[in-house]
Amino acid sequence: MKRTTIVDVGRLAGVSAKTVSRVLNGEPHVSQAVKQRVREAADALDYHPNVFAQALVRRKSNMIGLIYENPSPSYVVELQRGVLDRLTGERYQLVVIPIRSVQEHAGEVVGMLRSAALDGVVLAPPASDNPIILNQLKDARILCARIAPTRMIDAAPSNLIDDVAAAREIAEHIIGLGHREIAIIRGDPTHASTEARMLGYMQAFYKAGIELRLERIEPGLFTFDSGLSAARDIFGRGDRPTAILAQNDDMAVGAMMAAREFGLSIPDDLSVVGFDDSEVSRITWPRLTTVRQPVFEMAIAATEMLIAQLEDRAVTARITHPHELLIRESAAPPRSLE
Amino acid sequence: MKRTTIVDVGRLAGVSAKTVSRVLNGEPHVSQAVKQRVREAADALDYHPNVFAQALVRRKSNMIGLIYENPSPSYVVELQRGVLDRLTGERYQLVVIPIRSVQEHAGEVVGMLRSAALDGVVLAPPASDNPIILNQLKDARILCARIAPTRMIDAAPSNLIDDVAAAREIAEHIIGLGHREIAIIRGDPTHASTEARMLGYMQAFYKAGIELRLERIEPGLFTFDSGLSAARDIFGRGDRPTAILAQNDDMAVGAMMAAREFGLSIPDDLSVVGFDDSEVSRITWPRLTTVRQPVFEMAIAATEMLIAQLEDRAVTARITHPHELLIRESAAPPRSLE
DNA sequence: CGCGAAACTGTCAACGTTATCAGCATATCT
DNA sequence: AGATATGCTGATAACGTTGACAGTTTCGCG
Repeated sequence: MKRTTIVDVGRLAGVSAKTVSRVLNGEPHVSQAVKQRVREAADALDYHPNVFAQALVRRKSNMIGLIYENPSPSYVVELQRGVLDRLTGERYQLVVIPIRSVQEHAGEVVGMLRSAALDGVVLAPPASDNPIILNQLKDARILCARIAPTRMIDAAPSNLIDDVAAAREIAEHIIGLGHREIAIIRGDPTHASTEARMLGYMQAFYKAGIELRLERIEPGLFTFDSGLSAARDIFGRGDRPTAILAQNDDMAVGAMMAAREFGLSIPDDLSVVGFDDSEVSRITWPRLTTVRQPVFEMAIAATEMLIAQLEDRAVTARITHPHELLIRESAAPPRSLE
Repeated sequence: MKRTTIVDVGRLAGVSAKTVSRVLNGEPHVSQAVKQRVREAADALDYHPNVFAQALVRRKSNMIGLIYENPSPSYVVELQRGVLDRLTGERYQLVVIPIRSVQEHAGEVVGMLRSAALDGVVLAPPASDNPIILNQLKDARILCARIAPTRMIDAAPSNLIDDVAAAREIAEHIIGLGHREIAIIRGDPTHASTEARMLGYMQAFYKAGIELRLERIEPGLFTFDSGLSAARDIFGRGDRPTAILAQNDDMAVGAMMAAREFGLSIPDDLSVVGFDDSEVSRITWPRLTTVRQPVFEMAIAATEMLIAQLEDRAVTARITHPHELLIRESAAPPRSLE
């Protein structure tokens, strides 16, 4: 069985292959009558251009990639939803490149991208912050747009939120409620925003004159399970805090689960806050006080930046997206103040 | 700037392009010495084959698609995770095809796939059940493997669970706890498993001699919000049930949220059960009694079936995956029996 | 009416790879 | 020894499309 080619369409319409190509690609210098005939012939033959022949001769694949390392399911879904949303109606395809550990395999990533012949990639954390990947992309001339990088902001188009300010604001909210004994569950140490959020918390503590003790800082990995076990460790020790700042919502929800295991009611015995405003923050009870990070919008904007580069349009180099403190039911004044 | 081609590698190694091709594709009839020289030359030049030229001449793209319609985020994540998991180490790329409404755009789907030049697709519900898509795929000679179809099981390789039995079992569990006043929140009517689960519930009701009243069946869409508003409707009416069977976990969690709005405590005032064992069922409190559907494993198996077809290996035509009733804390005997 | 410019259309050669076939050398069998 | 198979290698022609260029027609304007 032979595929129908552009030559077949041309034969049926009585024109050359080149003319068919011109019509189908919307190039000028084709008469209306010919346009019409070619369109009809293409429809009649149910012609679909061969994207590989196009890619070969145009040296452009029309495929873009999304690189992430699975931190939290809701984050990934939002991310991908944003990219796909911007891509509908465009001629680009999304290829998903799963990376187990960006940290460990940074050197191999660009090789994979080159093999996949992508025109460009949207980099989500932690790849968006990885200097090795950024440099290799530049060398391989693969375009990129970044989501939530914290370093080398001007190395490639970036979509940011002010992680430090957002973290400071939510910490100030907790302090404002009267909490002084506050534990922190950190995110994945390979994500740079972990440090940025840490810094924001510390600024708030410093301003309020609260000492942050080292044993109040618990490591985590941005997953529900890591939040659960971090909180268990916190509660297992004698000196129980009245509030927990978790660096994302999944870990905060894990901490809430641990609180129930220890018979602590939220927010009466313990306040818990998260970060991201991911779906889980809205479906648990009590609903989670958190900071909204507009992941969906950032993904759309990053994809737009990438497309703009691919089509040689002017590119916005940096967008700082607004964050927003969302006060819900998981945080309240500590019992001692009631 | 010119790309390094297979000819360049051949020149450096002192052999023909064809021989380089033979070495790189692991074909026989090449001497060890030549193999060695070619490998070194390819490394030295940092050669990556042009996948489009390969695809053009081989008439194979090495790209497969995943088609879903976004019902529940956790379901989609599991699905995609499964496909990617099976694909690691293979030479296939995953292209994500987002479809707004399979029901409405069934006719356009295959056109999109042909344009994308995919070798095959993994079909998730509701596309896996759509006869238009199935037929057009066959006409276009695009291979496929299906996840959770309910009709035309033998039309293409399928990964199933026994939806009817699973639904019956969870309904029997609720009935066994003593519930008689039971409401149902249905799933998206365009997904065939909605009907299958309905049937399972009804079998259990029939066996127990319980009459199912029409006003106890509430429509839903497999989303948290649809579950929330369905449950609000249920509670808003005078005649309140003691248990709710939701056709997936997201809707069940929505129903739990509505219950709290109405001051109902779970499971004391109301039992709620879901379906799927998605992540949300484990992170809410009380944790959701549900039926585990092994989505991840089904996605892996479907991808395996697709790869087997692509490589002309023997294909398992059908796998029925085990389901499992998971009894957690969201269902208990009704208060009247305590 | 003549002439340059613009509009339209076609020809040919790439793009980078692999399939096909042919050629030669060496090994194996009668 | 001659015939036959087998291992290794290269030349050539596709795969389906578009870029570069050239040729022809039509149009506008003095």
